[in-house]
Amino acid sequence: MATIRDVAARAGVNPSTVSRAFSGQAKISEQTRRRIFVAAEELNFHPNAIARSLSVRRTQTIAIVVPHIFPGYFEDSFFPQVMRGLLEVVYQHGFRVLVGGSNSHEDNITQTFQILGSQQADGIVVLSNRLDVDTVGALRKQKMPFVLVGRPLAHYADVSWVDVDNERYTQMTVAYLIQQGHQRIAFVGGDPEVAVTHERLNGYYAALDAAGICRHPEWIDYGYFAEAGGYTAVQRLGRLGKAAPTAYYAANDLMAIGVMRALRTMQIAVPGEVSVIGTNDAPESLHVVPALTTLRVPYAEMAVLAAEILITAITKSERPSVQRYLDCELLIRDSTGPLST
Amino acid sequence: MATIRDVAARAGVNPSTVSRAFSGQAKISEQTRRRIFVAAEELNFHPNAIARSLSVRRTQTIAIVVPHIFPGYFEDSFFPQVMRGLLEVVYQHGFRVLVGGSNSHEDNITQTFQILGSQQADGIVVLSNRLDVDTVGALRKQKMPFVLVGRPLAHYADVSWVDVDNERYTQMTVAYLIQQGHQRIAFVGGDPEVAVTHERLNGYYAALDAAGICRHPEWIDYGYFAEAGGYTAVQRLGRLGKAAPTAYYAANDLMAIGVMRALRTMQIAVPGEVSVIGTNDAPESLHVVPALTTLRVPYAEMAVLAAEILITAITKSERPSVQRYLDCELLIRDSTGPLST
DNA sequence: ACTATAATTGCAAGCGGTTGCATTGTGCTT
DNA sequence: AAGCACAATGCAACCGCTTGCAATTATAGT
Repeated sequence: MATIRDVAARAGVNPSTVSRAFSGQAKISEQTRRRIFVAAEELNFHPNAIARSLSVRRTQTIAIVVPHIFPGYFEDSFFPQVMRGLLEVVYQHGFRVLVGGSNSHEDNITQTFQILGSQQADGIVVLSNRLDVDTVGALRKQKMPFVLVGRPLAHYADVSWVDVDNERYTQMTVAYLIQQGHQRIAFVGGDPEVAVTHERLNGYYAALDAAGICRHPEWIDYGYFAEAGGYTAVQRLGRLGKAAPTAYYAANDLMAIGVMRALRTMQIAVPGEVSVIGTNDAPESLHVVPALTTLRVPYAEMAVLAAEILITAITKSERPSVQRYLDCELLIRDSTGPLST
Repeated sequence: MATIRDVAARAGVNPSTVSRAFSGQAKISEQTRRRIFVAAEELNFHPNAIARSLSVRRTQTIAIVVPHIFPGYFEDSFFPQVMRGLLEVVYQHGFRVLVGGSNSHEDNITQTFQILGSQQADGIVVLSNRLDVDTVGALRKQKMPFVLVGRPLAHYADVSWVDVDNERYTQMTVAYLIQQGHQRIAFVGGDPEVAVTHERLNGYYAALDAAGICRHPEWIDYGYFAEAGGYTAVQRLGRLGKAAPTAYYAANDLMAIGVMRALRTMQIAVPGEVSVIGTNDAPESLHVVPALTTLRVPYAEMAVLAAEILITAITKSERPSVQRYLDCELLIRDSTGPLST
């Protein structure tokens, strides 16, 4: 592995000159530049990014740690969408993304801090929305820029996040169902330990309350974001007979698809007898029959924004905190309809 | 940012001792170890991974560069599956994954070599199966271990790859269709520039030839792995009237789903009138109605193997070349059936 | 108590670039 | 021809951690 000194020796110049030639910034006479480049070429020299990082204290890398906190995590469209947004931005700025894997919430936090502490990245996007107060507090103490995808529960004026207003949009979604005449509406949430689940549940309640519909604990179920979770929710709720829900709101499309599958096996027509709404606008939501009405959450855009915030903070080394809600969109397709009488 | 020297000063020892204390390898008296750790704690010291990497010439990172060579790349299950496999292995060995993004085949190669040359990773998994001979040749010259996901066209005894025998399994899949009585079978390929597309086409031809069915150029179409590609293929082929295919083989599930959507709009029953087979066993293949018969390609397992090969090469610094075909599985579900007479 | 040997710890030279400052070289001005 | 500004290089000290080897204990053997 040729170093900058080897090249310098061969080109008969000082290492610093080689460094300057490669940085492209400094002014180097055309002649020596050429000499250096041929020497580099002959030696098959490539600047060592690690050494450079150590010297300039910049890695041109942003990190993300991915929790496989539930099986099927990679079946969902969340991760690929976030990755897509990140890569898109990162690519344009000559950055890379460093991905850490983990299996549990704890490992997730551990890895996050390991990356933070060890300076392997210039910034980090933090996914886990289960982060408790202390973690965010700890994150703030480090000087490494970070942005949360999913806002923290407590309010911090100085932490950046991007999110959607889950409560508001869930309320809107459920209100749509109510407007279609539905009264008995099931809520199939994800993991109850996750912040977003609470926010959605609150939105759901808000919609019921606004319409003067009594909350009914039996209508609440948690499918942990898995297709099977949606399926079993229907199995349980279907037994309620004439008290069974006539509409289902599911916190992701996978569960909504599970709901539809269960209804199909029970010979219940969608949307004829029961309406179903999912969340996220996963690719399959469009391919399923009937096409799933879904609340589109712009995860890729959130990731884009997160990456942009981070890269701005890094390159301009200014650190304005950005807290931003993006808009969701209710995509009304074929799995919902008016209550049949 | 506290350094090892700060800790050393505070603990009253030499920096090298601190280094040893943190490495865990060397023998340090319990007493000084404790002193060092409290000092480190007080200073909120975390070893700098970059500096360590520079010194030990190891980054504990494997790289992958993701081409967005076609729109919808992130809609397909290929990328998330590969990522899942990678993260799983990588996590267990304390490695991370460095992801580069790119937009074109050229950028992809550029980034790959940039990462290779700049020593930002200890190994790299190379996805693009369009890599031509020269590129693989160039890869071999570097000393950085790499493994291809998807075997190269030319034979190299010393390059590692993992793949499935696309030709053989496509032949098997098409043979299944023939066995069901189909004769007019359409082939909806991905990007014709991609190696795997040729392999599959060959398998398709092999199956026809073996059954003595004439090859028919009109039956061949390329959908570039997009749902819409499958849809338009049917639009074109459906016009053939009684010469229209009675079965479709699509090179991924997205296109197969597009095929089914087109057939649905044309009121053609699946599998009653026409059979459809996809490839990959994407999550949605199971959720679509009728459930898609598909050739499962074990991408996650391929990635696992690739990561393992890489990490072994890195940690044992032995570099046996592993070339391995994994098995596919034809999952017969509800989108295929016997030819209706 | 006094070596011989083993266990700890210190020293210093890296790992491969970067960069502020000093030095040399070139072209102009007067 | 001397003086000066400015462009192009060279010098050397980092960035923060590792590690072979030397020096300094601590432990053991007699």
